[in-house]
Order: sequence, then structure tokens, then C-alpha cells
Amino acid sequence: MTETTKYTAMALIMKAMAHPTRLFILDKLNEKEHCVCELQELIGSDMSTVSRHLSVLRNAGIVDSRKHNNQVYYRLLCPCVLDVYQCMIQLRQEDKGLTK
Amino acid sequence: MTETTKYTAMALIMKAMAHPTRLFILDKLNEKEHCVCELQELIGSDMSTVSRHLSVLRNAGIVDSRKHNNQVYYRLLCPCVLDVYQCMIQLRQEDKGLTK
DNA sequence: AGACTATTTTCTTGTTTCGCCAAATAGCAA
DNA sequence: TTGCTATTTGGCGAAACAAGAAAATAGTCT
Repeated sequence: MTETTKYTAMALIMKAMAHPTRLFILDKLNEKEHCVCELQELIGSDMSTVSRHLSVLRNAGIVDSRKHNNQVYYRLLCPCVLDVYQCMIQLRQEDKGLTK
Repeated sequence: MTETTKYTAMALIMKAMAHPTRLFILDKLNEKEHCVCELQELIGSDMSTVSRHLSVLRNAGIVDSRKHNNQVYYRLLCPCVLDVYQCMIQLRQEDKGLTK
């Protein structure tokens, strides 16, 4: 298995996305940037948990943040990551259609 | 956070892909179908480990398998999952170009 | 049936992830 | 300074994940 680093790097990004809450966040950030408390409101879990999720996404280079007053606004750096969503939906449909 | 199930389902698929070895496998299966021992040869880890990875991908509905003699051939069900690869590469490039 | 090959499953161990609580940090306002 | 709000970070227990060794399964061949 050559080019191991290539797949490791990709896996890091995929892993960062591989969580329901984080996929939800990316979907929201695709519309417009949001601060942590707005997302926390929408998600419903502890603010620290939401902040953790956001830092995971930032470490993966998927989102970026800026500070305005005492709020931190996050925005989507790479909207292309959402392209997978269509494929996921397609996959789910196919699964439903399977006999076995 | 409404539509939780939607994001949970997508996360299952993403999680299945979020591993270097499994990304490598998908890349290989995109060319043509392969049996477990062929993949094991390419990857180098234990055959049981490779088989496990394949079952993760199959459970997620990304690949399918058929039995020929005493070998099991896996094939990619949904090539569209590989579209993310381009975005990953793009993300990596951007990261390199960042100053901070 | 018995040997052999390919694959899957079980088990065990070590690592990572998750989510909350509590404490720390930062900025604004009085 | 003190208080208030928004956010991040450290710590901890629970759950999920990963990988190899060994045992179990299934199919082929003689």
C-alpha cells in the first residue's frame, strides 16, 4: 500500500465529518456563517460539546473562524465537502430498494 | 436539531469511509472488483483485518460482494463516494498555502 | 472423508472518541 | 474593578474502534 500518507490525510478529513452533529453544522454553515451560541441553540447539546465539534472541523481545515466582539463566527471553507451529501442520499435510497 | 436520523445515516456512511485502508480499498475497487486476498496482498495487514474493513464498507452499503469458488469478490456499488477525493485534495492544497 | 485454501468471526487488548461538568479565558459594559 | 456573556479547555467515565491471533466456516480437490 503505497501513498499511505495520501489516504491518511484524506481519512483525517473524512473522520472530522463523520459525525451527525458535525454534518448538521456543515449544512448550516453552508447557508451562512454562524456563531457558537446560534449553533448550540439549534443542536441542543452542551455549548462545550458544540465548541469541541467546531474545533474538530477547524483542525481538519474544513471551517474557519473569526472573532466579533465576544462571539466566534464559523464559516465553511470548502463547500465541496457537501457534494458527498447527494451521494449519501443516493446510497440510502438504493439500500431501501434492496431485497436482501 | 431536527432530521437527526438523516444526519445519523449519513454519518454512518462517512464513518465507514473514514479510514486510510478503507479509502485505499475503495480506490482499488473503483478500477475493478477484487477478492480479499488480492487486497490483502496490496495492503499488507492481516487478512482478518482486511476482511473486517470490507465488512464495514458492505454494512454501510458502499460495496457489495459475490462468491466465486472459495473466493469473495468485492465491487464498488456507488462510485460517487469517490468524488469527495477531489475535494480532499483541494483542501490539502489550501492548507499548505495558508500563512497561519 | 481428509487436506487445503479463502474468508469470516470471536476474543482480547490498547487506543480513540464522545459528552458533560467544572474551571479557565476573553471581551464588553457598568 | 466587578459582573456578565461567549467560548474554550481539562478531566473523567462510558462507548466505539482497530488490529492481530486463533478458532470457526465454506468451498475445492484428491
